[in-house]
Amino acid sequence: MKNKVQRLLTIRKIITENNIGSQELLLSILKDEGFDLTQATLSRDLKELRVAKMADRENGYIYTIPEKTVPMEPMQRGGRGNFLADGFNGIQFSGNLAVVKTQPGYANTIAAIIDRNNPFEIIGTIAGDDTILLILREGVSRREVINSLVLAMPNLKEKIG
Amino acid sequence: MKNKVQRLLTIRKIITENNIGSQELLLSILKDEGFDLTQATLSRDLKELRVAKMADRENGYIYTIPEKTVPMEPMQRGGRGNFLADGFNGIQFSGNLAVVKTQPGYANTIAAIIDRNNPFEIIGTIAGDDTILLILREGVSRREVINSLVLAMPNLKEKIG
DNA sequence: ATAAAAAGTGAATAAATTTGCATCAAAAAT
DNA sequence: ATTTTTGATGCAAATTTATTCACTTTTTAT
Repeated sequence: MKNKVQRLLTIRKIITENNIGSQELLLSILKDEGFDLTQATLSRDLKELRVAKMADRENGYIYTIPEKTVPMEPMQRGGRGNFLADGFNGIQFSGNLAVVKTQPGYANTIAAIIDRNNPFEIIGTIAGDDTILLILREGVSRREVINSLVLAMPNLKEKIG
Repeated sequence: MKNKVQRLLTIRKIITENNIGSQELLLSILKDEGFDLTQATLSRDLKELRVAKMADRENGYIYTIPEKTVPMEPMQRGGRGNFLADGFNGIQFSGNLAVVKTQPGYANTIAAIIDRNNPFEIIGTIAGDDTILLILREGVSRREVINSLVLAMPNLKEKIG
């Protein structure tokens, strides 16, 4: 339990499955799960994940991940996000472009998952049958792009993390 | 004088129409609009409205109202120009590329319109389902590209001009 | 391989937000 | 017509969250 992406995924999971009211509480849960970090880092993580704090129903506050897209299939663990990672065959970079190779027929669905996650690092995708072109935001690093893909499809971590 | 309900409505309006990063900023705007209150009261108001604070796209934080799902503006009657421009959702640039986001299914038609106009600034387009990739001529400015799109679809002017 | 740049982090601190307590005003009750 | 209750609010303290600084590690460029 030591890399950042894994930590971010865990944070998202904890937040969606529990009612977390403060960073301090979240921090202690993370510690229990074996992550070693400080509140400062957690604050940065929440910022990166764009987690929001809002009032709960009747007194108290909770952290939430605002859904800004129309509900589709939930893609949390066991969902399509994981499954789809199986169709993912590789990624290569060139300048501000990345090319994702997929198994035949998977490109569109995987691209849709990426789009739905709307990662800051990727300003657009174009999918064919077994290839996706990612147009990257200027100035983002390859590592950041990969992290954003893993965030969209957790199981990708085993393949490229 | 201004009652609480009116204040809450104003707060919601300000938040949805601006990028408010702190209660202090919001407070000063409210003061400008004639509301007299303290930050403590504002905090309680935001709690009541269930306003959330989350990281902004770039840097910093903004207050949002979670059910901020942007319902697409209903299509207005008019000519075909309107029709096409309505499928246009936005454009972003990265290097010598531009990515146009469209409503699902619109990409090919809009790309065809662009191609038919054969703008000097755009040396080619590739369309998926809801995304168009524009490959730009070396040295052209983003403004020039936008202008060429408006030329192809006059009603776009209202959206991005 | 080495240098340079970027990303990640903790400790301490600053900034921002929430809340306990007291007060005041308006509504409800007696 | 008083008294009681309730809701709204300010003030200041408490709590929570964000950021600055310094440093280390990782990535990228030369």
